[in-house]
Amino acid sequence: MYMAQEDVDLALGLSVGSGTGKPHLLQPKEAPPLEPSLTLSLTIAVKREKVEEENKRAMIYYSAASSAADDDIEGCNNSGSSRKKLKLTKEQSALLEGRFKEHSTLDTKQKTALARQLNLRPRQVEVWFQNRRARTKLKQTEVDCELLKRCCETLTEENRRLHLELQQLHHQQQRHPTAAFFMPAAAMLSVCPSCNRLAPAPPAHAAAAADRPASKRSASARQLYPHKDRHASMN
DNA sequence: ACATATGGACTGTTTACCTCA
DNA sequence: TATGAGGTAAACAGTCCATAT
Repeated sequence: MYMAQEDVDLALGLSVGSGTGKPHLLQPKEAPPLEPSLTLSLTIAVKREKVEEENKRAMIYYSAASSAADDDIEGCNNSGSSRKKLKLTKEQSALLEGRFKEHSTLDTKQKTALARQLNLRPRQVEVWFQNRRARTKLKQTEVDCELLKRCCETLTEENRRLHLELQQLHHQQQRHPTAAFFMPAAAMLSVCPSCNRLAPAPPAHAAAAADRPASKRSASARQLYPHKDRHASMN
């Protein structure tokens, strides 16, 4: 662990004694659960505040104990010694979240300043940001996955519908081979692959114009294929 | 009491950058 | 000047595990 003593002092605003014994660990107490009853809620809110205040103090002791423990096991893996775990207060979490919203990474100066502001070690701030990035990414992957799943379902359904429509057309053509048929409604529409919106099939001149750069396109062609240039650049 | 979820902390790997021979 | 080796720091992926629910 690269944690220096000044980091501890920085975090605590005091010096940790250099004795061999670890400081007494003040474990945070569990806050009472919120009651649905309105009459009780105020009392409980007050209790919760008290408990949080206690937790805050416990955290400071905890920090010191943790740092001392870190020093003890420096250079060793932590097998055998139980891993200490910090519980961030609401204020600390809120500040970290706020900073993360602004920027998901921190440079060394920002990290140190934020750690000082939070009464945490820079390493703890660093780890928090690492975990936050990892978990944000995971959440985003889940969202993307769900989106793709729904997109796939929609396309499958659309495919099934078009197959059915095609079948019906074949049947009609077999029954009346010489008759001329109108194009099905779906064939008269085109889908913009970027915004996924249906647009009426453009007249031939507009479609040709859509292949020209945006600056040389007519207003109608631009309206029909608003994302044409983006598509080209993506390919 | 137990199962599960959450999130702080860790290890190992990759990548970018710098220095130096 | 260009280049490869070695060192360093930061980010990331994967995991552990204490704690909360």
